[in-house]
Amino acid sequence: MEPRSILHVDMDAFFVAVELLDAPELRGQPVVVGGSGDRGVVAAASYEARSYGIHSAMPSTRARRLCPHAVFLPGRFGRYAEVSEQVFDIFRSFTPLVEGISLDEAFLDVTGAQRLFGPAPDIGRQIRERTRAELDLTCSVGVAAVKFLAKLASEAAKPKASRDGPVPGEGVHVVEPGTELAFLHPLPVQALWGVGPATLERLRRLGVATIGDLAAVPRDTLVAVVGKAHGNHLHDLANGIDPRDVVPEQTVKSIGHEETFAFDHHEHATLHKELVRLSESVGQRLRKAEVTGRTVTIKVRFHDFRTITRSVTVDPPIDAGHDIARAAKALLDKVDPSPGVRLFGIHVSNLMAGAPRQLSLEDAVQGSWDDATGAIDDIRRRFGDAAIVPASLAGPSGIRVKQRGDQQWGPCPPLRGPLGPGQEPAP
DNA sequence: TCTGGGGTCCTGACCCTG
DNA sequence: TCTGCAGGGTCAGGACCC
Repeated sequence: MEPRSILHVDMDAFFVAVELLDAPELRGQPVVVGGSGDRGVVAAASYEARSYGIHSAMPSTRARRLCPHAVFLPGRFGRYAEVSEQVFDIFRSFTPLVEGISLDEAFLDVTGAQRLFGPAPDIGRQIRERTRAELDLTCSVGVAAVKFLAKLASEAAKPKASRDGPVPGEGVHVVEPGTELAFLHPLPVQALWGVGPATLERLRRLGVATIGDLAAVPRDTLVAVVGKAHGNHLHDLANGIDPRDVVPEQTVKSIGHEETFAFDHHEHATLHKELVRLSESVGQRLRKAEVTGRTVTIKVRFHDFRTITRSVTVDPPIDAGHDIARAAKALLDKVDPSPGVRLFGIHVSNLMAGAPRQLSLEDAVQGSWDDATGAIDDIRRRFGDAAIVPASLAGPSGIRVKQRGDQQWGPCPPLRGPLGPGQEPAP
């Protein structure tokens, strides 16, 4: 079998780079994109900001302390998605085998594209040249025969932050056949996809620090320490084995929304409003994706960060906001919110495409909800999300159905001090 | 020094059924 | 009818990714 040529393309500080397209006067400055409130986190930082130790997923409050003069921007998910489409169009002009990992990252299988565009490293360079020329954006490219090595190679090709400012990267890094283990084994074990804080701690107890150390651990030992699936997977990766294909079309397995509140909620009444709002938006996305789901899960994170999930499986599968809300409400009613709820989420899983909906007796009495939800979706498409909302959300407060990308990186800055138990934010 | 949001996958406990 | 077992579904939680 012909060896494959996989590219991993990763846009450099993508969200920040898009902001700089629209505000070029910020170039060269420390720029941070993310949630700006007390409970927000950093989504992306310019290499200038990274020189101060700021990195993604860091609490915004800490980022502010590290670099008070940085420019903090709230983030515009829709705009990033728009530019991401243009970036992916460039990727797809080289090969249809493009697997998106996120808005700014993708695997490309260019095995068959080399006849047309030249060797894989050349394709990587062409992609870099085109994203720069057509979109004024830079990216880093890793080239290897398997996915995870291509991913690690793109990391090696990236610019680096230093005390003296950004240091340009190699741009394209190639892991030549036969050099895989020499590239891989000196890297720290946490560089592997699948080694997070918990696994790292377990491996550390085994005396494993590098991927080379990991490769020397017997498979059975690894399985005993981190579990069957994870152990086998890590053992393969440490030895350069990764049979996963580039899969252009991934089927969605669950759809959900969750939200961290600027203030903790202590009462069912206010949480129910959030529940209806989140259910509406999840339903809207299910219908847009033309799927229905059977399992409704609520997620509650308390003041002390203790997190619980409660789920229920319903039949027939559902896609309407009021059905999701009904199932979620039954679950929420069994949870005591009095300690203070900082996050609430609703997810629908067990998805099936276009599964037939069976009307319940209640629905039949009220008329077909399919017709109603379809009409609601139409109205929102034409007049905006605030045009039509469930009765429990209607009123002067103007709460609208949550959209994906709203409050992506934490709640907006609080307008006043924290609330005590029994108090709820006024509308 | 406090920890977002949208996902996927895995594991273990428990229950039901044959 | 009871017991033991295997397998599947459900539920809850954890870990990880970007």
